[in-house]
Amino acid sequence: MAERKQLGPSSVPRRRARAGQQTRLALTEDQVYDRIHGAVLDHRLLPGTKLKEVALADVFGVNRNVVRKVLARLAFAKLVEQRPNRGATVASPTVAESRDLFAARRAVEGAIVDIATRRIGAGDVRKLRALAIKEREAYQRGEARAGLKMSLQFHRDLAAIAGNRVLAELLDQLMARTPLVVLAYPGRATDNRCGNDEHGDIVDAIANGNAAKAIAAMTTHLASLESQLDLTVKDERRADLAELFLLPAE
Amino acid sequence: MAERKQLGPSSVPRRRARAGQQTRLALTEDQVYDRIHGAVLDHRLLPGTKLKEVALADVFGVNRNVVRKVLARLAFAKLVEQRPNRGATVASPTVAESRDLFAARRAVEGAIVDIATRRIGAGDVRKLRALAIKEREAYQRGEARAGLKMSLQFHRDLAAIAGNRVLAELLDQLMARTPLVVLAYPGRATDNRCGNDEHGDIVDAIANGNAAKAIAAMTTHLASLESQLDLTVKDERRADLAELFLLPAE
DNA sequence: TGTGAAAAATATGTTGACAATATTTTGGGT
DNA sequence: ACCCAAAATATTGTCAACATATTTTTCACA
Repeated sequence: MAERKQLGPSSVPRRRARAGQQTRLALTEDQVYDRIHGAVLDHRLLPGTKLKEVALADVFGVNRNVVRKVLARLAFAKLVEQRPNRGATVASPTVAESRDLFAARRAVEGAIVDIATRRIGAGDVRKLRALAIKEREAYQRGEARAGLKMSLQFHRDLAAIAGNRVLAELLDQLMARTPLVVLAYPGRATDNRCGNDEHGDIVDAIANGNAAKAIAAMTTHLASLESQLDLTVKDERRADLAELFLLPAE
Repeated sequence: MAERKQLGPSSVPRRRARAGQQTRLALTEDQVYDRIHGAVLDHRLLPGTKLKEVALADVFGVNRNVVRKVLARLAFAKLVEQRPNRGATVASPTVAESRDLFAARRAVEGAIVDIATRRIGAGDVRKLRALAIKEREAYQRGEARAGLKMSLQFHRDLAAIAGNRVLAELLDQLMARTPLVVLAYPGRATDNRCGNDEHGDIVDAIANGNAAKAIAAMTTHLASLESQLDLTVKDERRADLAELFLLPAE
C-alpha cells in the first residue's frame, strides 16, 4: 500500500533495541507510513490529533528522522497538516473538500473507464469479473476490510487496463485521501454494498464496448460511495498514540 | 511558483557566508526549489543530469539538508528520479508519459471547464478576457517567458472559478510536469501561438454557457500544446551546475 | 594493451547534539 | 478567583560529524 519511490538495497528492515525500554522490532519507513496512514483512514486517529515526532519514533522503534520523512509524505498526500515549528496534525477534511474529492474522482475515473473500454481484452474482463465477485462475497461474509481492499484493487486494475500511468498516479492519490468511513460505520456501509453490484455493472458496460454507459456506471458508483460518507463533525480527539499502534496494521 | 505547504515564521531568508569562498546570499528552501524547477523546465538542466547534494548546497549557499528536502519534493512531483544510495537525476519523461500527461490534463481540465461554465460570473469573464489579451500581446512582442507565465495563470484562474480545490491541486501537479519545450524552441512555438487565440475561444464558450463547446475548445487547445512538444531524444547531458544557476531565476 | 581486482575518492544515508521556537506551568498582582 | 507576565518544559528545526554505499582511479597480471 505504500507508495515508495524505489525499492533498492537500503530498504531492508533493521533490528534495534531501545535503551532502558523493552526491545522492539524496528519498522521500515514504508511500514511506519502504512501504519499511520491506516490509522488515519480507520479513524483510529481522529482529525486534529497532534502527531509528535519523538512519540511516534518511540512507538515504532525508529529514528526521529524516519518519522520526519513519513510526516512529510503524509502531508504531501494531504492526510496530515504541517505548520512550521508547530508540528503535524491529522488533517480535518471539510465537507466541501470531500465533495471536491469525489468530483475529482469522477473526472479521473471517468477518463480511465473511457480509455479502458477501448483497450480492454478478454482476459482483463475475466479478471475484473472474478475480482468483483470475490469482493461481493467478502462483504457478504461481513469482512469489510478485505472487501475494501479488493474494491481498491478493482479501481487500480481499471487504471492499469487503461494504461495511462499518470491517470493511475492521480487515482492513487485520490483513493489514498478518500475518507473510508465504510470501515468506521459498518452497518450503514453494508446496506448499500450488498444491495447492488456496481462494480459488476461497470465491467458489463466496458465488456460491451459501451463507453458512455460505462462512464455513467462509474459515476453512479462514486455517487453511491459519496452518499455513504459520514459528514458529521466529531471533534473528540484521542491522543493515546502509544497503545493505538500495537495491533498489527495488516 | 513554489508550492509551499505553509508560510509561517520560519520562512524568512537568512544570510550566510561560505568559509574560504566569496560571501553569498543564502536562499530559502522554496527559492532553491524554484531555481531547480525552472532550470529543469527550461531544459537548462537536461534529463539524466546528476543532481549532487553538496554541489547544489554549495551553489545556493544552503545546508545539505535543505537540498535534500527540495530533491524529495521534486521527486514527488516527478521532475527528478531518486534511487537509494545513488542520488537524484533529472527525470527523463518518455514519449508515452508525455501522451499520458496530456490525456490526464484533458480529463482534469475538461472537468474544470465543465464546472466553471456553470459557476462563472460576469467579473470572472472580464478578468479572463483581459488575461488572454495580455498573454497574446506578450507573445506578439516575443516575450515567450512572460506569455508562458500568463498562460499558466489562465489555466489556474479557470480552476479557481470552478472552485474545486482538489482539481486545482491536480492541475498544478500536471502543469508543473508539462514539459515546456515552448521556451526551448521559440520558433516552432510562436507559429502556432500567434495564429489562433485558443484561450479566447475557451472564454467565449464558457461565457455563452455552452459547456460542451467549452470542453471541446479546451481539448483542442491541449492537443495544440501537445503537438508543439519536442519528442526527439537528446542525450547531451551538461553537468556545469556551478554556473547554471547564477542568473536570477525570475 | 586490455582486463579485473583492490584501493582511493566521492556521494549518500544516519545519528546525536545543539539551537530556536512553541507550549505549559508558575507565581504575583489586582 | 482571574488575568497577565515570566520561568520552565516540551517540541520542532538545524547542523556537523560519522557510517555506509557507490563510483572512479590505480596497478598488477595475463
